[in-house]
Amino acid sequence: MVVDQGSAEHADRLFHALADATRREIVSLTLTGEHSVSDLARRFPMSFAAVQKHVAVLEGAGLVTKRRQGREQRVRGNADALREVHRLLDELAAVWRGRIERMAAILAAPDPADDKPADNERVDGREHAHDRDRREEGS
Amino acid sequence: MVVDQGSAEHADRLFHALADATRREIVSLTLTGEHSVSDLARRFPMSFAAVQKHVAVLEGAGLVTKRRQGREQRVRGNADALREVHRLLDELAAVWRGRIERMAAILAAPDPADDKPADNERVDGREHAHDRDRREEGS
DNA sequence: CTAACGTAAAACCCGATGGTTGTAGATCAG
DNA sequence: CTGATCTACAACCATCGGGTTTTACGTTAG
Repeated sequence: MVVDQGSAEHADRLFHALADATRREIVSLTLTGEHSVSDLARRFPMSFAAVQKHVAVLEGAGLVTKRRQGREQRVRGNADALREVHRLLDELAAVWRGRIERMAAILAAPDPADDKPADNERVDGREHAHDRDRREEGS
Repeated sequence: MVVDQGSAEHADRLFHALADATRREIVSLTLTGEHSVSDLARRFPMSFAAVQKHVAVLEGAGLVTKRRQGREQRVRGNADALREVHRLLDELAAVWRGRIERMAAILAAPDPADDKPADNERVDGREHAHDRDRREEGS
């Protein structure tokens, strides 16, 4: 079951959403308190629609939520999502800390035939190369 | 204009580099042990050049380093960069954790050098730049 | 020397992103 | 009702990102 590629996509969305200074600032602002979208838009040197898109990206990643109040849409940061990113980083670091076989499962490896490197180091990847496309470099 | 585009760009690069499952796996692999680029390339269902680009992105973000050994280029993960991401997240979360006025001061102050918050825990002595970019404030 | 390997870099494709403007629907103020 | 605001959404454009292939170069092996 390829370790649930959904979680990989979720991680992609989280990190991608954070890979923009404007969006990080929006997260910071909305963690402090609720702000309407137009309120946020006034703070940034770009159009309302642009900020709207940024909020949509953040919402898609679960980093903020919107709740309607009258004609305003108030944006609120989601601290749990930040904790989730923390956890993802810890998973990455766990490998380096020494839990290699555990990470192989946790990491969103798109490889079904992933081998568990019981060896101390130097995981040799050739033996499972049969599963993926074997490209011959004849030229 | 944007005061700290340097650190913002660095954060952009870090998060962007992590916003890809292949790259996260490369980080994981190279934190475990050194691998040559072609070694890594054999593990992923894509061309060598594609993996090479991924490694370049990671290197640009400081998440891995390369050291040449003969004709091979060995890639090694950099755990410090992961800690840096951790710290960036903590900065974001610090707002929500209750230092709202503190963040407001940081956001508003052009010179945050005078006051330092008692840093919570394992903030290793890496250079910190938590002055956010100041854009124009609406009213 | 010659062949194979590992790497680098260029040229190219195509979909995604980030920005713009414009239009339209709701909602609140007078 | 009329007008101002807030929001949503579509169309459009430029650039970037991730992938491919191809070519070239340095290094190791035979």
